[in-house]
Amino acid sequence: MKIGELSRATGANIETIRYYERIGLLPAPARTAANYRSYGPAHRSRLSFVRHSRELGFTIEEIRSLLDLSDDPARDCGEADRIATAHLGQVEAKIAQLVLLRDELARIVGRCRGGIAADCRVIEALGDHSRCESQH
Amino acid sequence: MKIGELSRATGANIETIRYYERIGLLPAPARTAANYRSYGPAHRSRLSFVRHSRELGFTIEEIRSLLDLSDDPARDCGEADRIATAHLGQVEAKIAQLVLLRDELARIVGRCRGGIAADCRVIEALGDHSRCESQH
DNA sequence: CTTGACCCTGTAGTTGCTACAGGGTGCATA
DNA sequence: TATGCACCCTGTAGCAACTACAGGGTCAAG
Ligand SMILES: [Zn+2]
Ligand SMILES: [Zn+2]
Ligand SMILES: [Zn+2]
Ligand SMILES: [Zn+2]
Repeated sequence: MKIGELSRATGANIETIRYYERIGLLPAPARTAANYRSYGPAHRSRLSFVRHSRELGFTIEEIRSLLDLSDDPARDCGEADRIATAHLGQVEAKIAQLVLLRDELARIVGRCRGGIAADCRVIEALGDHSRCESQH
Repeated sequence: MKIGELSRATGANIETIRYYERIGLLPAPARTAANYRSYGPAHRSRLSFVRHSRELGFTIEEIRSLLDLSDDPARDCGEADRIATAHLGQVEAKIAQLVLLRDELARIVGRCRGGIAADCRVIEALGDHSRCESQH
């Protein structure tokens, strides 16, 4: 299959597929006589793995480690679990931080009563963290 | 005050301060005889505004609009309110998305029972979105 | 008189793509 | 046969918001 078909099959953008090849995340495929990339089912499933992992927020380097692991099926899967658990922890930390942020923003936004910029509580609050009720 | 003092006073990195000047977010300050940047209280409060807004997740372009507004105190503050409200909406959307992600990751991580990579449910789940219970 | 802490400019790197520019290929239609 | 169009190629530059040098200048203390 050509790159356009692979793109439609996996939802990955064509430029992104070439990018993954360039950084060594996907192996360089065979070429046709016209120098077009020619992919098989193994490329397709590897790319699906990459895209799905990206959608779940894993970084390219984490995905590289996960792929190394699945390329060597005899290895212990502890590292995969460790990477996924660490990532889950990061997502939870990010959520906690965004919740603080949201609450602070909601307080700030709620203070505007309209009028001129000189009297605006939103602008005032943005200039002075000591009015905040949380850390961020 | 010199750039190092301003940096300590606001928590902004020195390189970041020069970067803000370069992109026109902070005005170019006066220079000493030795060509050192020399800042006053107005610079300091403007930079505090910028850093605080960045900590609250506003983009540079949003901050530019907010600064324009506070530079012109007679203007109506409706736009500041609009920017902050829109940003609050984005934070809420991001939280909702991360919560879905977290739940999916927790499901995936919980499936690993140890063993070899070939049998790992984590690696399997990463390769196949149809095993997911939510969109992302 | 030299050491160390500062400051300067300009450029390149980071992450994960995305968007061209400027070309080649392959097939259907007028 | 021409020609239009969709598709493919390489290589480079751009995005956000910084951060990290390299290679220099300035200044006060010991
Ligand atoms: Zn207001
Ligand atoms: Zn604050
Ligand atoms: Zn496992
Ligand atoms: Zn999924």
